[in-house]
Amino acid sequence: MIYAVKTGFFKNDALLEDGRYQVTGFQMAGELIGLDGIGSGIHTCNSIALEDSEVCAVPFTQLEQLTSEIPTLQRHLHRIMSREIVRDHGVMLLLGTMRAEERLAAFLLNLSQRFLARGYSPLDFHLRMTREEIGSYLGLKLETVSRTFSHFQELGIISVQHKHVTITDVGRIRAMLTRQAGHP
Amino acid sequence: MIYAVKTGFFKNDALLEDGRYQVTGFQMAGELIGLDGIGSGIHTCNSIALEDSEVCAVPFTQLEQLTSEIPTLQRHLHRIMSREIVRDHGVMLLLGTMRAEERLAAFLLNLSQRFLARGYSPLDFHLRMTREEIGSYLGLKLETVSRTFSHFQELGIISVQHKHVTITDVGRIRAMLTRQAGHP
DNA sequence: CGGTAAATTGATCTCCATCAAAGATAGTGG
DNA sequence: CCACTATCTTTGATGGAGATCAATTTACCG
Repeated sequence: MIYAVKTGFFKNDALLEDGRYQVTGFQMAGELIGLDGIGSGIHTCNSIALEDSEVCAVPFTQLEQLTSEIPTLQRHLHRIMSREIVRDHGVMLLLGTMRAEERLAAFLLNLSQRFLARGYSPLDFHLRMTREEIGSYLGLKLETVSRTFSHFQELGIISVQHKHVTITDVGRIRAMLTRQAGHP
Repeated sequence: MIYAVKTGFFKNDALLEDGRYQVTGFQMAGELIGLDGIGSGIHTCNSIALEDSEVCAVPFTQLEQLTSEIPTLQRHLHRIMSREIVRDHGVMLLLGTMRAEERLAAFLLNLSQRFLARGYSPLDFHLRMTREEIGSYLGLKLETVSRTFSHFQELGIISVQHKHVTITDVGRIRAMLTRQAGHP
C-alpha cells in the first residue's frame, strides 16, 4: 500500500533490529507515505499520525497497473520517487555537516515553505511533533533542541511558546544556512 | 541519463550552493548511478570514478518507454528506486545515531557484504577511496577515520595497511553494531 | 484537580573537531 | 634508478559542541 495524505500530519520512523530508532521524516497534505515499499511490497518504516488525519490508500499492484497504462502517471511517480531520494540526500547533508543551530534553522525553513505552499502562514505555525521527535529527525537530543529554540528566541529570530512558533526574522534564519567561507 | 556500472568503482557526491559538500554513496559493479534524475531529468549530484571503470548509459526517455512496455522491468526499476530510499534511510540512521566506531564498523561490514556478493573476498579488500572521502560519507573528519582504523587494528579486529584492509574478526565488527540496552 | 508527559534550564563530561607536524606512498621527470 | 613533489596518512595535543545527568516548571487530559 501507498498512502497519500489528504489532511493531517504524520511522522515516519525507522526501527532497527538492535533497537536503534530514528524519525526519518514528517508528511503533510499532498505528500506520499510508503514509497520505500514500492517494488518489494514490504515497508521498512512506520508512519504515525500526529493529529487527526485522512489518507487515501492505494495498493501497489493497482498503482503499477495504472502507471503502465498512463505514461503521464508513470513519469509522475518516478519524479516523486526521485524527489524523495534527493530529499534524503539533503537530510544526509544536514546530519553529516551541520551544527545544531543550522539543523534547526533548516528544519524551520523547510516547514515554513511547506506551510506556505499549502496556503497556511509561513511565519506563524503550530508544531505537531515533540522536541524529542524533532531531535531524533535532526540527530540531536531533545535538550539541545529546546536550548536552540531558546537561543533563537534570545536572538530575536523567532518567538516560541511550547509548540507555537512565530518567525520574526526569516532573513537571519536563511543566513544561518549560508555557511561563510572558512567556517568550521 | 542513468548509468549502470559494469566494472569499476564510483563515488557520488552532493554539492550545495553554499559550498557544503558530502559524499552520498559509493557504487560498484551492478549498481545504478543517477536515480535522483529520473522523472525530472535533472541530476542533483556528481559521480566520479575512483578507478578505471565501464558504465552502460541509458537515456531516461528510453527507460520509461521500455518500462511501460515490459511490466517486469517496471517493477524491477521501482524495486531498485525504493531500495535506494531504504539505503538512504540507513545512512540517515548511521549519521543521526551512531558514534565514530559504529559508523566505521557499519561501513566496513557493508563493503564486505558487497564484495562477497560479487565473488570477491569479503575479508580482504582494497579501499578505492581516501580517508577524507570515507569521512565525508560517514560524517567524520579524516583524522577520526584514521584514528578509528588504528584503534580497530590495536583491538585485533582488522589489519590495515593504507588502503588494504583485512578483517580478522567479523564477529567483533558485527557486535559493534548491536547496541547494548542503555548504551548512550 | 491530581497525575502524567513535555519542556526548560543548569552543571558536568565526553567524543570528536581542530590545529599542528611528521611519515609514507605514488607518480614524475631527470 | 633515484631524487622530488604532491597527496595521503598517521599521530599528538588541545578545545568546544553537544550529550548526559539532574531538577524544576509547565502544559495537557481524564
